[in-house]
Amino acid sequence: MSRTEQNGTGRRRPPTIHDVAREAGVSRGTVSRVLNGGHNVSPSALDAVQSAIHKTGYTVNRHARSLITGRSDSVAFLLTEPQERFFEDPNFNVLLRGCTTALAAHDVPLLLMIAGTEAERRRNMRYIAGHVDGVLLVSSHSGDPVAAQLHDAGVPLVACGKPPGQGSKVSYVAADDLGGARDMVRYLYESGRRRIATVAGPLDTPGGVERLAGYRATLAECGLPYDEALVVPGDYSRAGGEAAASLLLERAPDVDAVFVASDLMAQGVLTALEKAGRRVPQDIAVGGFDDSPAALAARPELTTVRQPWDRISSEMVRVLLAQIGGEDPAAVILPTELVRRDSA
Amino acid sequence: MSRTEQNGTGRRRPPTIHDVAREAGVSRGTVSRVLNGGHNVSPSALDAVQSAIHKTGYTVNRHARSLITGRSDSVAFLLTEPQERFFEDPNFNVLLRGCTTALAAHDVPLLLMIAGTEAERRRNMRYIAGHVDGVLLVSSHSGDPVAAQLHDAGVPLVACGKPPGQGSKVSYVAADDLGGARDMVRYLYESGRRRIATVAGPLDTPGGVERLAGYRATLAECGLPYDEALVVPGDYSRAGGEAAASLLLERAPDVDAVFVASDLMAQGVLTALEKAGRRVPQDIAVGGFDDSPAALAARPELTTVRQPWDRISSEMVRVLLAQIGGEDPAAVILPTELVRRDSA
DNA sequence: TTCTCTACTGTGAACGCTCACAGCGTCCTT
DNA sequence: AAGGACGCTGTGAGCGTTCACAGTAGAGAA
Repeated sequence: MSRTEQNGTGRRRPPTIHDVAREAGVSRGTVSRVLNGGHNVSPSALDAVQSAIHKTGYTVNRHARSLITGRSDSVAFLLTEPQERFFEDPNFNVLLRGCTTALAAHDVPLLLMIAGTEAERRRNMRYIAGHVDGVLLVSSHSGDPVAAQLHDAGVPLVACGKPPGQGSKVSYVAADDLGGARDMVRYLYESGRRRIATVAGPLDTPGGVERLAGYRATLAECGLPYDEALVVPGDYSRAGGEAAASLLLERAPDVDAVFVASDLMAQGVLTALEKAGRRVPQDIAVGGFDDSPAALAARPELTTVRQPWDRISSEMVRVLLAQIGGEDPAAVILPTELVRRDSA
Repeated sequence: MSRTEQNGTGRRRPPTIHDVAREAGVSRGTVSRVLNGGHNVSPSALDAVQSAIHKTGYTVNRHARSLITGRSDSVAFLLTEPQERFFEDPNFNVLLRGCTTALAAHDVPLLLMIAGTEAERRRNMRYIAGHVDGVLLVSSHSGDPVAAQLHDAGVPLVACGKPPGQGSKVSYVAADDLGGARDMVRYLYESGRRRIATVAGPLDTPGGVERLAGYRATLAECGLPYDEALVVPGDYSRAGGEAAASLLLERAPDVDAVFVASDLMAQGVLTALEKAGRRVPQDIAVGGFDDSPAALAARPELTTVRQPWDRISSEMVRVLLAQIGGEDPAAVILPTELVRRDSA
């Protein structure tokens, strides 16, 4: 049985560009041109090819295309987190979902890669070079060499949040952490609070650093002293927030407000405060950061700073695709928004 | 400048199987055999090839391989949810992460696809056939035709949870919803509760149906009457749980326990109970389902039924890969575990 | 008319791999 | 001693595309 007759029984061979060409009465070349923008194709040929594509149910074989173009038309979403943190963090969902759908609109599939361990990191790096056109990088700790490695390998790359110590070489998209922290601290001040503490994020993450800087700067602007006893570092986890708040109450029982660098930690803070018998917001105001679902789950509901996650993801995709298309790296900083609820 | 000399400046051409063959002093065929299991290769040749691979830093070009084998050595994680539900749901994270790492161990990349809208669904279906070796399907509503379509298209497939109305044709991995519900209801009964209500999951999802069935069966086993007033359907969302609990309190103010079909809904139930001035667990015991992070975030912390998400994901991957390898579809049901905390 | 330019079209040669096949020796069987 | 059988090896073909090139026809300019 000849190949072209192989229908009926058995797995039907998917139609190729040849089949379309034959059906349309043109050559492979013309079909290929139609597939790639339709330039230099006569209207009649274009028509014939398009209906032939429709009739045969043709889909390009991306492997064959990639083999010759060297592109894969796919990008990786690379998560490098030693901790389970990002998976506990609801923000992550929104980011991942946003990136996936934004990419889907461009017909670019997303490969999810997780590099928790060193072995996974190596495996992923090996895969990325040559199999993926670009990388959406979600990483944070400054010890993480992955951004530098990717950049050195010449892989188009955009990070979520400013990668520490990368100068202006690598693209990133971030929320205005500093501005958001400033808004929150100013809001606490304007509500009459004068002993404003903070549970900071990890100081090896840009978000942690920037939000702390915003806190400190705003204190100065408001004429409040900077008291080291009021600054407790956290790790973005619920448990970490609870521990930090206990420590804080011990060190400075007179605090009347606390700006917490993430909603998840703020939940922990709320728990500690409840255990200590402090009323929120009457005794102590609590301000979070992120406006994640955790903010609504908290009791009382959290006053927080909204990160524009949907815009962050769509901007990451936009910048990455532009870069794959040859444009220069870019940094995008998106504004945050103060969301008032019940905790402050 | 000849191609092979193209080093130094510019983007270096990645090494091919030819380079490795030359380096090792063997033919392409031998290198290929080493790459694919090393059968029928002499020890000395194997050695030479392996060190040549190491020396050149060679990685197979999967596009070239896929072009000829017809396989892509990748699988899709397909999420078909009209709602944002699964992304609000922390379980989803665990599942996705588990699948990703389990696949990574087999060197199989995971493509994340989300089919919220009909257009997305079509796009994804078109992509899947021919570009992916199998599909991990996370879908739930019985109206969803995607499982049947994929099955008809001959795409290896394993669903998370029993796909409604598919007979035994499609593989799935699920927690023992019925047994879990039974454990919880029996536990409530044995703690002395006699007016046990339930906030069910959506009844067009297998989980919703099974948990309700478990509730009902256990009531019978315990000699308790089945009272329709005590059964309120929910939608797996926090808000839905809150609404359901309000309705329940109105319809049956004398309930002393409620089995809620998800932790997220249980959070909502807790909120409603708090607003109504009922103490948990003194006045009303609340039992959840999932043991998601929400269970720990809830106040009081939820007594719940743990779904073995890590095992679910690893089993899904195992079954899918087996099926891609030619084995028959399989159904796997994994045991749950009762987790006692403060709410019951 | 003739020439050039442009728009369109078809063709061969890759891309890097796997697969089937054929050609070796070497060892075991008869 | 001849005949497999087997382990190992190299070679050619081809997977479905894109790309560069060459060629054709028609329009406009000289």
